[in-house]
Amino acid sequence: MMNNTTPSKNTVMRTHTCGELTAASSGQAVTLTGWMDSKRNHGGVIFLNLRDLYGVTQVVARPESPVYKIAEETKSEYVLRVTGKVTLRPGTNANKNMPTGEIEVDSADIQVLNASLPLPFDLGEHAGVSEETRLKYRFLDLRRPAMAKNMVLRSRLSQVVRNYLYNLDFNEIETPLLTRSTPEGARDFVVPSRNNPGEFYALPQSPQQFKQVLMMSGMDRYFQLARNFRDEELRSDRQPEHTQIDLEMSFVDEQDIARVAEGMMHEIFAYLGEEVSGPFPEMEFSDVMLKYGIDKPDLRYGLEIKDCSALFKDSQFKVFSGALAEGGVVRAIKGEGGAIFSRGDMDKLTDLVKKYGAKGLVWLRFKEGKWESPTLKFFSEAEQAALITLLEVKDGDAVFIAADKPAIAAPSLGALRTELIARLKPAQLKKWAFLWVRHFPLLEKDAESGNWTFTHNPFTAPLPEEAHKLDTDPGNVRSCQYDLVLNGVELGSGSVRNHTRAMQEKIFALMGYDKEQVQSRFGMIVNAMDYGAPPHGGIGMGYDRLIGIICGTDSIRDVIAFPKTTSGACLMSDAPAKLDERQLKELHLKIVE
RNA sequence: GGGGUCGUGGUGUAGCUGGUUAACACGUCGCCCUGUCAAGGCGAAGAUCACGGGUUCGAAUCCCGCCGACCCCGCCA
Repeated sequence: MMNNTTPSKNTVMRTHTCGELTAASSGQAVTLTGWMDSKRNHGGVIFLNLRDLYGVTQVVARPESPVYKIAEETKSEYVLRVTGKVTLRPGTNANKNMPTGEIEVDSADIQVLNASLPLPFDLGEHAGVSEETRLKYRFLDLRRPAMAKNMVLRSRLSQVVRNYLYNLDFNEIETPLLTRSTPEGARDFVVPSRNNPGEFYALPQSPQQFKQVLMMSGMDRYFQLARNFRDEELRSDRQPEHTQIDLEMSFVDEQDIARVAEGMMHEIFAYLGEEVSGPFPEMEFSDVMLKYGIDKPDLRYGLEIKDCSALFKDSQFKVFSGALAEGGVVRAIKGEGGAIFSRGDMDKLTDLVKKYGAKGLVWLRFKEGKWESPTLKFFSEAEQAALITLLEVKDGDAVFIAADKPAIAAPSLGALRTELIARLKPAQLKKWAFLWVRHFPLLEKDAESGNWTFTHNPFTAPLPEEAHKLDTDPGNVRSCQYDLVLNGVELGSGSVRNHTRAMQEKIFALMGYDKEQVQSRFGMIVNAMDYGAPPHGGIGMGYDRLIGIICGTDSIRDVIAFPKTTSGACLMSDAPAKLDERQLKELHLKIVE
């Protein structure tokens, strides 16, 4: 069998994979390897489904054959090597649901390459298994075809991304994983330095500073499928380490970068057989917040939030007049078909907005041409009619109104909009809704310190035409910051960066850093700006989230081979774990309980 | 840091207004079965009800604590 001169999926151990034999292979002698997926023993003929990464092929063992006894003894997940002849399934026995369903392998030899204990859980697609069990036995979870498919697709798409960027003259350059801690922003994972007692490296939250320095090094175009680390609380879309398609370009503006990102999405979706092309729609951050109450709206659906402050300016309703008197707003959203919501449903929706700080939620149902609501008595005839016009209310709809400060009304209604979409399941306007959200505020007041702080990243440049306001009105300076949103998920975030030391120091100064602090924390990048730093910008896109959307999962754990639990543990390897005394001593560490 | 859901044979669930044999499905084991493909039939084994306290004559069930998984708020440049 030592006949392989060219590497291929076929090896000395197998001639084919379990996914490739068809009627055309009929009559061929083949050897397959794989796992015993399922067995149907009829007391005479035995059918085995042999599975590998590529598919499933039915193997037949007949009572008169010497392999019969071995076939009888094989159990789930035994590793087998089967030699036999490809035959067409007789009569009406072809299985149209299987790619290999027209044929079977009539086995002449079956070797058991390894046995398996009974499984801790069923690998079949119909089996329900808890997340905890799956993560503990991740090596088995990954054998399930749905998970295996996610892993393979993820790998293929990274190849698509690489090819696309190489063709645009991007260079893949690795930036360090052992870097220095920066106290602002997310918490760092730190690594003690044995050679430097009391000193620590930090794992990077992103390659941000290094990739900018690469531009200053004249590398022109950089990319990396970079691993980022953040020691923060986890969610279904957040892991302590995640992968980002990170890129940076010299001599570009916002639109240049957007075109590169759009082209990448085009390539990725073309691989999936989907048509997606740029330029994607763009919206101002402030408009997005007003219309959707969230900076990553799911534009597969309409459901816009409408401002009703003017409509209710003379309202007798204290909830409205009170909010308006305090500089607040009154905003409404229509739930098409929402009149089916019971009082209990309305209570649940009210609880939802309360999580975002809202004091309550006013709701009205519109049935048979009439409003019904516990607060209807506070609405004048004119207001009732105006509401119908403004929101284009039809029979069977419901309207929800929030009256509060904009900073509370927006996220409350934004969350409500998401919930209304989940509950009312309106028709999708499109399958893939991309959106650029542009011109975020450059700075915002830090809630604790009262200082100005960056909204996204301290290296983002202000819009050139607004930079002069940094001295007089810094809160109203917009930035060259743009987020790419897909189906309500923040896929990526990028900006044109500051490339002069003067501008960078000015922004740091607004954030309360003096020159010494800037030098000690960001010396690397500001020093490089002194020596001919080119204008540059870039974007980082969450690869796990992108693959998650494509694979149709709500949890990025399903597209990461070995993810952590919500508490940051790996149930399979049992990380994190304590160090022993010798290690602690060597690292100059002492654990204080 | 806060809120919520959950934890019952190997797996997934039921039971949980306290009451004596903890139910069901899948899996496992045994027997039967020669064209199945989520094979089928008959039978069997398998559970200190996550853990630790408490209330009670009696706790899977009620109370407190604790551990773990998941979801959300805060947080996440």
